[in-house]
Amino acid sequence: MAQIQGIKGVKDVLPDEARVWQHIRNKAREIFHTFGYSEIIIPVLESSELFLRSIGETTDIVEKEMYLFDDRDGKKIALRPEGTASVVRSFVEHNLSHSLPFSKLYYIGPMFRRERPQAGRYRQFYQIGAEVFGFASPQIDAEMLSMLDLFFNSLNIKGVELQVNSIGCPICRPAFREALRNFFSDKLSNLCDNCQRRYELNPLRILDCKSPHCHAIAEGAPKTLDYLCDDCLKHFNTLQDCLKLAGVSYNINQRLVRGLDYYTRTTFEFVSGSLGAQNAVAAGGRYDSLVEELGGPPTPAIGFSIGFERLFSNFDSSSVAVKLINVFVAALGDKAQEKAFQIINQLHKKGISAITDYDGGSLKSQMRKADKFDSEFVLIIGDDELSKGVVIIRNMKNKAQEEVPITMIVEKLEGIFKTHDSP
RNA sequence: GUGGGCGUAGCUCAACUGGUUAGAGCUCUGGAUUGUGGUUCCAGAGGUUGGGGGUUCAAGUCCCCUCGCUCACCCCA
Repeated sequence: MAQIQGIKGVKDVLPDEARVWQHIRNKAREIFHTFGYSEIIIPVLESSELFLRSIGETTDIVEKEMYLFDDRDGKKIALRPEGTASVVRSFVEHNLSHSLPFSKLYYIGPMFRRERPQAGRYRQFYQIGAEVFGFASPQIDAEMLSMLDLFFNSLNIKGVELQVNSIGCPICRPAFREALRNFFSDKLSNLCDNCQRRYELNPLRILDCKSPHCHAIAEGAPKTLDYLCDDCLKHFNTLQDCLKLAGVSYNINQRLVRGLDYYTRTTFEFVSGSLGAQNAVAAGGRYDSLVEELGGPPTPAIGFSIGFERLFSNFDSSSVAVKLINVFVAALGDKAQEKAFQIINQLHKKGISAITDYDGGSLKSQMRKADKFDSEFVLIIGDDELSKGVVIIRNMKNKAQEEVPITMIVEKLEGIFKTHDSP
């Protein structure tokens, strides 16, 4: 009972699964690079103030979900709950706007929020995110959505639907907010407790309440798109035109209001039907004033993040090939094991994956282990072979085996794998 | 933070209304030619039934506490 366990909401990703994670990450990198994105590696630790100022002081994330602690010198530190704030901070801190006309950045890494775990939600979870700084045009919005669409298609992810909306800008949103307040003012007592609170704090959020009751009441509520100012409306219409040009299918969801304070205009989510309550695989939006709010020059920006675990659970892992071990060396006896040690050492230097069983054991058991590791070839070295100066090389797929002089074996394998690898 | 469901072997599960030494499949280890794998056959290992307390002649089964997992709410990826 003195067993030490992992922390609640924090998962180990075991090798079989990690291999699939790697595959997905590689695919993301590959596709993002074709769109001109560069990776940015941002810290897991940030000063907690960064998140207060970006995400918003009254959001749940900063109010009750952040992992906070005092550093030894008393500074307030947080484990990052999301990536955008860090990327913006880095963009501003290093004056990236001066070195490039615009920036396309992506990141991959763990985020931390102390919520109660449930399906698709963890306290340490991974996000693949991207941000673009410097473009105000809705074309970049569409390009970004098209990139996500391509990414999901390339992973053969099925059943995700793109929902888009516009929540306006600081010019037109106040009017919409007021319209909502007016609409709900005489229905307040019929709303759930949460929505009554939202009425004061952020009436937009009443729109995406999950209570069927509130949902029904909100049916006749003012629509965000009816309240957009001319510029925001034009932005949204052009976005749709571009999505059509790019062949990206989407639905408008006027109830899609994002929770983070910094969003403006375009918001979007890729939702999956097979994820349970936490159904957003990816989400994001435009945030045209955040860079300036964090001390940078006025810079339009847009970004998204993908919930890695949610993406993973929509992914068919069986399509990822298992990586084989090239060579397993089965050695019988001390002298043979010494030889085995030397051989795999030489193979490693040639880039050929090779392992041996340092515990020895019967040939049968070593063969079984070779099989467990999906080894392509097995080298067998015993007393007979040592006295003849040869090793047996066995092809595990077709069972063909032959004797090769021990001095030639590395060269021989090198030849085999060289021709293997070339197309 | 709130509420529901569930904890039996490494994994997936069984054990009628409480009733003897808690079972099975898969996995694992060994054997079936003294040095040849994945199939098959045989054998073996593996559990203080999450932990603690209580009721009872008797608890995996009932009650309480606790820990953990899980789903949902809040919120969000």
